[in-house]
Amino acid sequence: MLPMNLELDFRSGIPIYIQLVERIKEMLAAGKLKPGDQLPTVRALALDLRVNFNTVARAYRLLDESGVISTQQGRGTYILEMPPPEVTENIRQKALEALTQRYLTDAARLGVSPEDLTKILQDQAADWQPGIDDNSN
Amino acid sequence: MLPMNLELDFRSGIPIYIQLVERIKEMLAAGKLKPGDQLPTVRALALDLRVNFNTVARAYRLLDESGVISTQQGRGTYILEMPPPEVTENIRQKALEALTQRYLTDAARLGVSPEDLTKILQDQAADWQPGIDDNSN
DNA sequence: ATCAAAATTGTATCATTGTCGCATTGTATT
DNA sequence: AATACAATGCGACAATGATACAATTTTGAT
Repeated sequence: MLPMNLELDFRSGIPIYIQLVERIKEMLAAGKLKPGDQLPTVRALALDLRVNFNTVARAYRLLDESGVISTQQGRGTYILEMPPPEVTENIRQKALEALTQRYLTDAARLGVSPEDLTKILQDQAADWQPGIDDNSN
Repeated sequence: MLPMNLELDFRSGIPIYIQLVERIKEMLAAGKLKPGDQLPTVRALALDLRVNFNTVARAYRLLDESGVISTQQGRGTYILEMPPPEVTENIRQKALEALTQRYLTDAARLGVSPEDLTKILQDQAADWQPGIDDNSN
């Protein structure tokens, strides 16, 4: 089962199940999830995220209804083989927007203004290489 | 749930919700409340104090806005973790770097170069306001 | 290989918790 | 007295949690 490095913001006021839907769509658009992949069970993911499994189930149901995943009682939930083609690019755009949105709000919580943030990004983007995901803290 | 030995003065002319904010801040300063502690539910505390639960909710909302507690619909309200000021700045820097790092790599996975990304950020930062995490899809 | 019991998975229903909009009350200002 | 405004109460609502249930797979005995 996939580890699902997912992070939630319990203070944002955005419902957990909405956050879950967004994150999973992002991961799909980003290729972190591929068609056929099995998602964690509602209970496993809920345990991992310290959330009630009904909340995860709700997110899965929404994703199922939008045709992104397939949830099957007694079996599990899987990424669909045909992530709606016309949707894919749409998802990519939205994912990118969401990514930026999250970046802005997270930074805002750290007390950084959008203006300063663009500078910071420029600096850090200058010496950036595809491989360096250090996270050494 | 904590017993919250709280006493209110209904004749003082000071609004209940203000008194509540003060008492809770005091208890926190006095160590009677610790980070992570769950406060009584708005209804439980309201019942205990013979007050309407909206009044308690109002006090909780103020405390939430000042970053003292975190209220989460459907879950409860909790005292926030508050790292000492010295470490805060250091943590802040590291968090900011990590944030930017994640932004860059995630975007790269979406096929966006650092250069394009800075443009995107600038655009989206232009019309950005603290509250708007729309999620309208 | 078969079949039934147990375990695992998602589903459904209801309780609990905080939020929101508006009504009511009380107090001060004119 | 009339009006305005802040504080509080009321009722409906959305998000999350708890519990029981149904569908499917897995396991184990025969």
